[in-house]
Order: sequence, then C-alpha cells, then structure tokens
Amino acid sequence: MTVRVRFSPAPTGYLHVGGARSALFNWMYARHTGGTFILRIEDTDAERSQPHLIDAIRDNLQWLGLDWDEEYRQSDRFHLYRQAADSFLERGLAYYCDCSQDAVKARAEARGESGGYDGFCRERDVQPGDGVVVRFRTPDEGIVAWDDVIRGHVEFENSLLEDFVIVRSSGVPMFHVANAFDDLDMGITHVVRGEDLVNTVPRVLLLRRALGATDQPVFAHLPLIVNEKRQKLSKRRDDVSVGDYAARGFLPEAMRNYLLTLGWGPKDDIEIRSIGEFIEQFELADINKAPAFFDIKKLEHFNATYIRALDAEAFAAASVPFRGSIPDKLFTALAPEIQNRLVRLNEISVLVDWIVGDAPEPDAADWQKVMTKPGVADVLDAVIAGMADCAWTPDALEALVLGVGTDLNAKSQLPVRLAVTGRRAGLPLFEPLAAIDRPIVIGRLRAARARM
RNA sequence: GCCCCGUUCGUCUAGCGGCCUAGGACGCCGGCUUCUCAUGCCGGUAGCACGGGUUCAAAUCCCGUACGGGGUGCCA
Repeated sequence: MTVRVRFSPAPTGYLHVGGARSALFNWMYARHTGGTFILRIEDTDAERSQPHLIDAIRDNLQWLGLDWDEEYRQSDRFHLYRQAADSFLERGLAYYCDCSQDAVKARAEARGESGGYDGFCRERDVQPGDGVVVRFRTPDEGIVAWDDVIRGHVEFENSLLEDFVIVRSSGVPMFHVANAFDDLDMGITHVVRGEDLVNTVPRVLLLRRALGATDQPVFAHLPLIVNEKRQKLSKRRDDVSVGDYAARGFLPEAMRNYLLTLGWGPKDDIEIRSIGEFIEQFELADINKAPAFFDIKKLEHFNATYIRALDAEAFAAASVPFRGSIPDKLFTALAPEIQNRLVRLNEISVLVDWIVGDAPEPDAADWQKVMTKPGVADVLDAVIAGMADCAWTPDALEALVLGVGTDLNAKSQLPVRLAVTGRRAGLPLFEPLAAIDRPIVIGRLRAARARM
C-alpha cells in the first residue's frame, strides 16, 4: 500500500504555526514512506475563504521547503459533493429540513439542553426550497471507533450525534461531506491533523460508510501547540503567522527543525540536524499525546544555530532583505562577526546602524554604568587627542584606544564604544570604526565628553 | 451541561517493568577564553501531578482523584 496523505487548510487566514506543523508532519510521513503528499484547499465556505490567501499558504509551505505532489481545490469539486448528498437523499440516508437556526435553538432550550438538533424533520417529508438544508440521518445506536496511531483506541456513541447539516440552504455542501468524499476519492490512507479535529471523525466516518466505503483511513491526531496559558494557539491572541516569522528573520530550516521537536523527538537526542536524517527516523507512532508549548526562546536558539552554520555565500544571500543601506563591501568584511551575533536576521540593523548613519542615544542606565567611572574623562580626552593625527586603520585605532587604557590604567574600549556606537555591546569596535570618517568619530567622542 | 483527550525539570523531550540515585536540549546561574557583546569550552540548577492497587521489581501496567485542554455552527 502506498501512503497518501494530505494537508487540507481552509483559506480563511494566513498559514499559522499549527497548520505548518500539521503540514510538516504529513510531509515527513510521506517522504519517510515514499508516499504522496497532497495539498487540498478546503474552500467550501465561499464567504470565509479568500483566494489571495491560497497563494499565501502555498508560498509559506514552499518557504518551509514542504513540496507537494498533487493539489486540489474543493471549490472545483462542488458537483461531486452535491451528487453524493443527492444519493444520500435518494437512499433515505439524509433528509431535507426547514427548521431555522433559531427554532432549533429554542427547542433545545425548551428541552433544557444547550444546543443540538432534535431530529424534528426526520419524518416530515420537507421539500427542497428556500431556507432548506439537507441533514444526515445519524444512527440511533452503535458506536463509531478507530485506533488512532497517536491516541490509541477512541470511540464515540452514535446516539450522541445529532443529525448534522451536510448541505447549506445555499446549496453548497459542508466540509464534512467534501472531506469524507475527497479522502475516499483521493485514496487518502492516513489522516494526520490536529487534535482539535478528533470529534469530527465520527461524522466523517459515517459519511464515508454512506459513500460505500468499507475501510477507514488510519488516523493520527497531533497534540495541539499551545501558548503560555496552555491554550490552543490562536490567530487572534498569539503571534503565529508563518509569514511574520519569515519577515522577522527566521530561517525556514530553523523553523521547520524546531516545529519537528514539538510533539516528536529523535531517539538519539540530537535535535538539530539535516532534514534527511529526520525523515529517516520519523514515525507517526512516536508522536506524543500531550500538548506542546511554542517556545520562542528555543526557536531563537535553533535560528541562531542555523544562522551560524550558514556558509559565507548563503549568509550573504539570506541577509539581503535585512541589510539596509550598508555597502556590500563593508558588509562582507564584517559578515562573520555579524553572523555570529544574530539570533534573527532582522537584528543586523542594530549591529550596523551606527556605522552607516547616526549613533542612537545611549541608554541612560548604560551611560550611568560606563561614563561615570573614574578616569573616563581623561580617557576620552586622550583618545580624542590621539585621533587627530593617527593612521585611520583598524590596527592603529586599536593600538591608540587600548594604549590609552593601559597608560591611564582605565577601561578605555567601553567608553569609546558607548560614545561612538551608542551601545555598550556589539561588533568588535575597530574594524567598523575605521570605516567611518575621522571627523564624525571625533565629533561623537567630543559630544560624549561634553555631556559628562 | 454533555462528549473526547492529556499530565516526566520553568519549557521541549528520552524513557515503552529491572540498564533510572530519570538522560539530552532551551532557559537560568557560575567559571574560562575575550577590545564590549556574542561564539566556543567547562560546571551547576531543576522533574516522574496525587492516592490506591498489580508485581520480586513501576516514571513505565490497572483504578480513582485533582488539575489542564479540545469540541459542542447552515466555520474548517
């Protein structure tokens, strides 16, 4: 049996990390087994689906290096789902219902329940028309069960399932039908998705049987990715857009690698390695059941590690969108030192802004810590004097500044750094310093001296 | 309310009855290297939710409790 898996996002928003993780695990499994990875856009809800988001999702998947072998859109296949619903109707497996949503709710409240359809129209022989939906007739007894690769045996009682809507009053089929039909039609062997979808399984399985299937796909419900409050990541309250991570200077390989450690881990404890090695080891059965916290700190560690591992050419290419106005030649000269200090690519500007443009105002606490030390005024005076006629090279500047420190028995590098760069941490000082015009450097030192 | 599920260091995980006085990673703390910071290297910190069983032996199996989460749409 050849494995066929699918990632089926609804284009109601940008790809978020939860979706990316589902896509990743499906992709991993397909690549591990030599199977087929399918991208299926579940856009049956025309009102909420936005076409431009489909492209965004495709772009984000590509960015992550997740390539798919087949692609479908459910909006192209409405007629198939309609045919399926019609056949249910003909065979008495479904019926028309003209109850308004308010009426359904009112009756539920009268029964003392919070919601749920009561089967009111089962025998009423309602005819199609305005405001009429199609409902699937669920069995009154029995159970629906499956052995989830991750969660083990799960079962639901049919009696608890209400007769759910399969075709909207607009005539458009609901996702359950589309989902069940397509999984069967496309020969999906393994359904790998988030745990938030477990309770749709009974409906989908019932539909699948009605469609004539005698088998079921293998299900694997992934643990959710949660925020610091241990709630499912949400687009509204959490920072989860994959595109945003790209824009902030996360490397796709780092993101992909990090996502892989959420709910799954390599047996040998080596967490950062090539995707090929991960693919070799990957098994659905090894995935955890417990939700995992999306830890940005650890993601940043992965990202920094991946940035450092880039060769010169790759780093130069990756940094292009984040470089700002720094000249290529200077950037190249400083690249190894920059690369070593980055957690995110968008931190490049913080490291180099003072070389190309004005230095930022020093932080008050930093100023206090550095400039109020005894001897600092003398150091600055001596450095200013020395810079008037020293050679303007990294070596000469280093000799001058450190020499002053030795002569006066004081810290000299830090005050000069703060005066010239506006910060107390950053790139090695003298190389970039030599790239700035002499009068500008002296000017900054004088300004700092005057503030003391 | 009802249905489903989860619980190993602060966080992500290894562990699938003896190899566990519980291993790794992030974070945090300390040290060394160093023009600052960072890197690198060395060291430290901290955990099997709780209570009962089963067993010669339980983090690992069973039951219960507690806590947490997901779902409960003419969204997916």
